[in-house]
Amino acid sequence: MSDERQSDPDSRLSRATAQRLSQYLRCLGSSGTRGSGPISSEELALAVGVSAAQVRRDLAALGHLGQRGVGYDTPALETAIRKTLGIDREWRAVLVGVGNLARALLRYRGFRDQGFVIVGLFDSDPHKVGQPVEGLTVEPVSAIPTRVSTARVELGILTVPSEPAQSVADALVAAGVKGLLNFAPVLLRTPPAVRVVTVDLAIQLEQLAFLVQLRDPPSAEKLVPEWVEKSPPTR
Amino acid sequence: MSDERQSDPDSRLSRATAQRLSQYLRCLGSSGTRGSGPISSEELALAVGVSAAQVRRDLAALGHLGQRGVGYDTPALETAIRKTLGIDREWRAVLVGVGNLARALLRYRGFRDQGFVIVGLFDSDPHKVGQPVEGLTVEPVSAIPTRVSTARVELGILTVPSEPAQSVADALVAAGVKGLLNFAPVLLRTPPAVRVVTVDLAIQLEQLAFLVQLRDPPSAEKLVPEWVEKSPPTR
DNA sequence: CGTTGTGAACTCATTCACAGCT
DNA sequence: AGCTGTGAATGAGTTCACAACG
Repeated sequence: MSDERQSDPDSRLSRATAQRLSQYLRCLGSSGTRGSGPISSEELALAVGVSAAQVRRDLAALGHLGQRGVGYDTPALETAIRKTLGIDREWRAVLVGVGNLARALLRYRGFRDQGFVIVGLFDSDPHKVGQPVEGLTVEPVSAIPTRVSTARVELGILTVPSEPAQSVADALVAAGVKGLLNFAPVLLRTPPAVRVVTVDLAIQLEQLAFLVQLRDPPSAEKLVPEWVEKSPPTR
Repeated sequence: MSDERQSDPDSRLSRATAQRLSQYLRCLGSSGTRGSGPISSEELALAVGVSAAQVRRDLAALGHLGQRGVGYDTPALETAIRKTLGIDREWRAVLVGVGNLARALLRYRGFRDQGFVIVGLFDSDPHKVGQPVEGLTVEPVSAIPTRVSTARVELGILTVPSEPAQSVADALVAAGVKGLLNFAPVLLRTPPAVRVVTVDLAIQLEQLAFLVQLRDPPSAEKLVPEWVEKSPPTR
């Protein structure tokens, strides 16, 4: 019963794999496909839109938590994924740039549900400083260093325009955050130890346009290649 | 090979490649690294954060638009990327679910700059219907069919909660949109001809946590509090 | 010169197919 | 029976290295 082996869940997971783990987690959480019993790779695959083999490969990397002939125990799987992703604990974050996007993120239930807590709001606009937003009070950017260190903040979320993004990032890094979620369409320069995830919304829309345009050739009827989207093995 | 049809830029671009093309485009647009002359693969690589070989491979797929010993002509490159991505024209979109995220997207300059125009806003909340938002008036979801067809809308943006997401998607698809940008954390079921790009913000944060946690080993709690050696999180 | 374009090698990711367990 | 885990095969994507060219 000593599961010594699983103490090494092989940290070398690709980012794509980690993303899928998040998706599996979402399926487990939502009552959607669940009958509260064990879940099979087939079911998860269908729910997330990947192949069953992919699911098994992904989950096998977390240790032996499936039971042959039965499937994966739902609570155990959830725990294992949480642990692997590092979200089996609370993460404190601050948000810089209090616009509509910031408000949307603050309201977003998915963050708090997964253990992310936003403990500080900052903006350079003096008119916004002091305002209450979703239970927090907007502080000036000059307050970042003390706030980040005293509250032991590890993550910074940037919802500022492109121009100030780099300097805000610098300030957050100097204050000691270990990761940045960046919504500005720029490449942030940070020390290698600081991890950055950038979400560029315009690029996503451009992707969509590209995919649609691929289907409807601009003028001449050009055949659509086979690759298209990673369509689930729709039966 | 001399007389390559530039109208055949080999549509078989991977999605990752298309994303990078968007990024290159951004660099060309912003005055950042430009001296208005030709730009080299090295410069683009540095600005976007990929290798120079990657840039060359990506751009070679669009046709021969580099000049050896010189680099890529900036305006020609911009035109070629735009055409390949299908954003050399206007795209009309509607937005369903008028919350903070929707407001943020409406204000986002990057959309209109790239030729995306939001021509309709819809919400199921009777209190929001009729309200003016960023120059548009919120309409009821029941108005989707007529609006989408009369305005020849091709794209739908979903900023609704998870629960109504599928039914809203169905309505948009029935009305004739060809692509969906989905911000709800669910897998949308659509006919294969309809393209879907999903942006799950919670997953992005989870990715960040994963990356950060990868750097700082989970440190079993039975371990002596000899905490870190790099950056002191404690003051 | 300097820089592109590209075969070839290489690494990473996914699927196949089936042995092995319950 | 059913389903997982995994070696082997396949495929996709990236880097190397250099010939080709202005």
